[in-house]
Amino acid sequence: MDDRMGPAGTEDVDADAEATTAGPRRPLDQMRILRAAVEFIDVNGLSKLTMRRLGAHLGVEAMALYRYVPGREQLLDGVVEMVMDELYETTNAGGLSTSWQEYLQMQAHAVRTIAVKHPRIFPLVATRPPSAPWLRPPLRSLRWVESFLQGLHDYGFRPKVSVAVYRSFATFLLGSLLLESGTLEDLTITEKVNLAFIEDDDLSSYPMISAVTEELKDGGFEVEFEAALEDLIERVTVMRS
Amino acid sequence: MDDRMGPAGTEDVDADAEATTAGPRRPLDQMRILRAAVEFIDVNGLSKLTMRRLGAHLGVEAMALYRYVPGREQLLDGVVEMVMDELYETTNAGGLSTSWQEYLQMQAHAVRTIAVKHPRIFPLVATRPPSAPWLRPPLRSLRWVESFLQGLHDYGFRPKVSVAVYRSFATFLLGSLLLESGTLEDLTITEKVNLAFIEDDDLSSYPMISAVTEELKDGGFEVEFEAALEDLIERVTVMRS
DNA sequence: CACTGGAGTTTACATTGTAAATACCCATGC
DNA sequence: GCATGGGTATTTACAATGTAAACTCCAGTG
Repeated sequence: MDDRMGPAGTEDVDADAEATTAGPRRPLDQMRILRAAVEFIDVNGLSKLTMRRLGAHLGVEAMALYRYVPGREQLLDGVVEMVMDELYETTNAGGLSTSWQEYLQMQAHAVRTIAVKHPRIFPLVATRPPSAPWLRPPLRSLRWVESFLQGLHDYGFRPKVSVAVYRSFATFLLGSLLLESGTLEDLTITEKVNLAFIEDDDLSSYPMISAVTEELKDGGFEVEFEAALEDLIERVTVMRS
Repeated sequence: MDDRMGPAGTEDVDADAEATTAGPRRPLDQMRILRAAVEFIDVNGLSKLTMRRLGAHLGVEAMALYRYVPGREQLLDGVVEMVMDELYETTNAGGLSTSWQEYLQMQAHAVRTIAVKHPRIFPLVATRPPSAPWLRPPLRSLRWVESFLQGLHDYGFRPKVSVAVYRSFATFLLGSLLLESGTLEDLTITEKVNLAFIEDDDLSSYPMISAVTEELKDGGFEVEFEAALEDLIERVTVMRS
């Protein structure tokens, strides 16, 4: 991926059609590997992803992957980048906005879509060490940041304000979506119960919590997200002054 | 940690004085192990923490740890809990507040203090699967949540509002602090450079970014944190209505 | 045909988490 | 004194992992 590629490579047509039961043995390539990794984590969770298993998933021995990927850590970086590129596509597909408010809304929803679609991957997106110190998670793509800043510029934001907005925006998305994806993941699996060590959730000794258990349980993430987003936009309005 | 303990146990005096070069061989216990783990991660990073190395750090073989801790995963849960207990102490030490605004400020700053003190651990705090679905990171302690809700109650918040505030508060802290701690970690080490794969940060093709590199670099986390906090409080004011 | 270079495999090894068996030690029975 | 026993730490062992190095296989070129 040194040579950045749009949707053009050795395989434009026939996208996403490799099954676990190997097809006619198309030769490996980086994209195939990354896509397989994304899919694998989505299904089995990050902790189950090993080079050997990913290899098997692609009908190949583990070591074959190393010709296309420097190592596991970098593979994970690639996964993050891959997922965020999904975002980039979503975003640009969404038609033009008529106001900066709409623009921010669209961007926020696009990121949330990703987070909801890949709850097992999103924590990775959020915690991987940033490749540049000012590339704040979850917005890790230079291309994305560039286009975002451009967008703000087009709506008349001055550079300094744009940066501030970018920061608030990133913080907001990170907080909301990391929480939501964490919960989503939970619902899916429940891999290994950690109770009984350190934490015996005996609510009886926590009266305030018991009193509102119902409200606490209820996800309501979407509502909360929208509310916080509205609020952020409000805040940006002030920044613009 | 089933029997929760304040500062009282086999060792009240002489706190934190175990060096790598074993002392007179005090017998192991869970607290010692957890504290050692926290310290170890602070210094060497999570990825370097192995049972063997932690053992060595305590002057003991790896397997000795298993008498006090079920396994590595649970050890990490314990680390999180340990760090968050630090928060609990900080918070209660801080004297009483005279308004709910002050109260929220104090809590927020307490959490931030932790995040800044343990940047390598905070991502763990943020991403570990929650032991209860409504225990939102980074506020993972039942005790803490209970006391927080109690606090709000004392300032006249109605239950439903308290829950909403708790959520917004958690989201805000998670976003801000995860970003900040991520950056802090970066400055400390730089363990393994991931450049040259997927990401050759050649700014020349990103004009908007280049134009504001300076502003982007500059941390300014504290300022941003305070601003966002003010804003949250503003928002809570509205919620209270 | 021999040959060369790339794609995938085999083999190998150090490191990890952890189970099971063992050795150690100190306090109590006589 | 010595046996004994219960808890604490060590030893040994093993399967799983990431990855280096050598190897096999084969298509395409001279």
